[in-house]
Amino acid sequence: MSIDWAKHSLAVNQRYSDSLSATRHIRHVLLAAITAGDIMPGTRLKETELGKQLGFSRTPLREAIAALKAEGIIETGEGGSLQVRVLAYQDIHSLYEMRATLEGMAARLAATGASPAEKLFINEIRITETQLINSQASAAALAQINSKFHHGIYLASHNGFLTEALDRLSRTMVLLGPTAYSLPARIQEIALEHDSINEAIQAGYGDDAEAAAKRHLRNAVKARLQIIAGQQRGSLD
Amino acid sequence: MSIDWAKHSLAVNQRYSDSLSATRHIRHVLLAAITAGDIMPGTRLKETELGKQLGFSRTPLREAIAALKAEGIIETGEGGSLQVRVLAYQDIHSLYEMRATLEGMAARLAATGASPAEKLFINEIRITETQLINSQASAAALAQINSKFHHGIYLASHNGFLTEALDRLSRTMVLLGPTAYSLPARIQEIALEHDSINEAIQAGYGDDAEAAAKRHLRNAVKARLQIIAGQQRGSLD
DNA sequence: ATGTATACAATTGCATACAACATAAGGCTG
DNA sequence: CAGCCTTATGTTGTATGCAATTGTATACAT
Repeated sequence: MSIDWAKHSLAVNQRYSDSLSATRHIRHVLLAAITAGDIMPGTRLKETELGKQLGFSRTPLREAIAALKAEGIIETGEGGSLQVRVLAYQDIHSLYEMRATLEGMAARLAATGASPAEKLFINEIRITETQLINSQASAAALAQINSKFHHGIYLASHNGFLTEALDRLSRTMVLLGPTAYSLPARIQEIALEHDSINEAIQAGYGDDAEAAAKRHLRNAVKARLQIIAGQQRGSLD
Repeated sequence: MSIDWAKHSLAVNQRYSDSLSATRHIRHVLLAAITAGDIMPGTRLKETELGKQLGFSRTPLREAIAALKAEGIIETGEGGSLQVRVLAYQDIHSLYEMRATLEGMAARLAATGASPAEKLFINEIRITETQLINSQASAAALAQINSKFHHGIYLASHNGFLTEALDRLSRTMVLLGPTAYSLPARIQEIALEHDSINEAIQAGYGDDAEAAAKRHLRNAVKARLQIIAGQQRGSLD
């Protein structure tokens, strides 16, 4: 059973209009495949096999893998074999703890330092999200607009390192599996929590924005644990 | 004029007893050279030249560079040429803003969650630091014990992602040049600030530890600006 | 029957070779 | 003499091939 690489490859080429080096192309395709759940954590990756399937030689493939290893998405198991990183249970808490702090920081900075245009932009994303929820949009569509909302706040913080760190955390989070939008009950809660964050940012209340963002993340980890409990199967070990 | 790669190479081999793959070895050597100031930000790196000097082929070299690019230490200039990342003035503030938040978080977690052994360990580092300062140790030695103190707190946070993020920030900070230990007046201040952080951690006061760490970083950025002002020369552009 | 040792297969790590591209210099033309 | 085009050189990107290490299977001994 093989993976539909062409789909991810096409998606990447659409975004970047074919103008990526093989190394960067492969990096994005691998990330897309992992995000889509086509490659699960723990899956062993064989360079020769991947190279043949993707249509590239091992050299750019290895460079892409080197970058993903530096990001903690791929790890070398015992004996140097490659595999998608498997997060431990404790890692979930650590990840959300980090995100709570950084999202809180971003929300505070956005509230106190974002330009009027940026605040309007964030507000519009929030409005679009409400419309999507009311029109019963798909979980994928909701996850995408959610991503836009958060990313808009990152950028409005005017701190490149913060934005990068949060993006990196988001990429790591795909290793946890499906998003919280698979829980219908959570969708309405998310909308409310986004509202409090947005309102605090629009009003320029840094303390409130930080607190709202932290509350949002605390609830998110609760929802995540619920999803994981539902997925619970016997370990293969 | 060439760089003394043998020195850095030896230091790396000492730490890891020769058992590193070429890729990882090169990565550490390059980081050491940048940290030592042997390669300044903006320096163009040529693969063939570096490979010949280090005694490795371009393949592992490129993999090491791919990892450093993913970390933001090396960037590709126009035309695909490689160079050590040059930080903008605004980046300094962003970097310290991030560190203040993350160090504050680490100090809080260390105060509330570190084991007794970890707290003792941190305290001992603090004592050693005092002795070094009193014995007029070199700036390099002080920078090293300072690094140990902070790193001890990172680890005591019991959050791997936080530790990693702070380590990454530290690696990025070497792009800013010499440490604050080149300012004699700052050394005593650092000792006092470390003391307040340490005391709050030992006492288990999370709020105090976070506040002390943030104060420490606010003062650090002030010192950093002073150093940069002292280095101010005519621009080369 | 189980544990161990040895041989073989497969995969990763590294080096070399080639191709494509950007850059800079030099000559030619207006 | 200036500007542009051409060419030559150097650097990055990619492919292939080889060596070394690791995992695995089979056979043998206890």
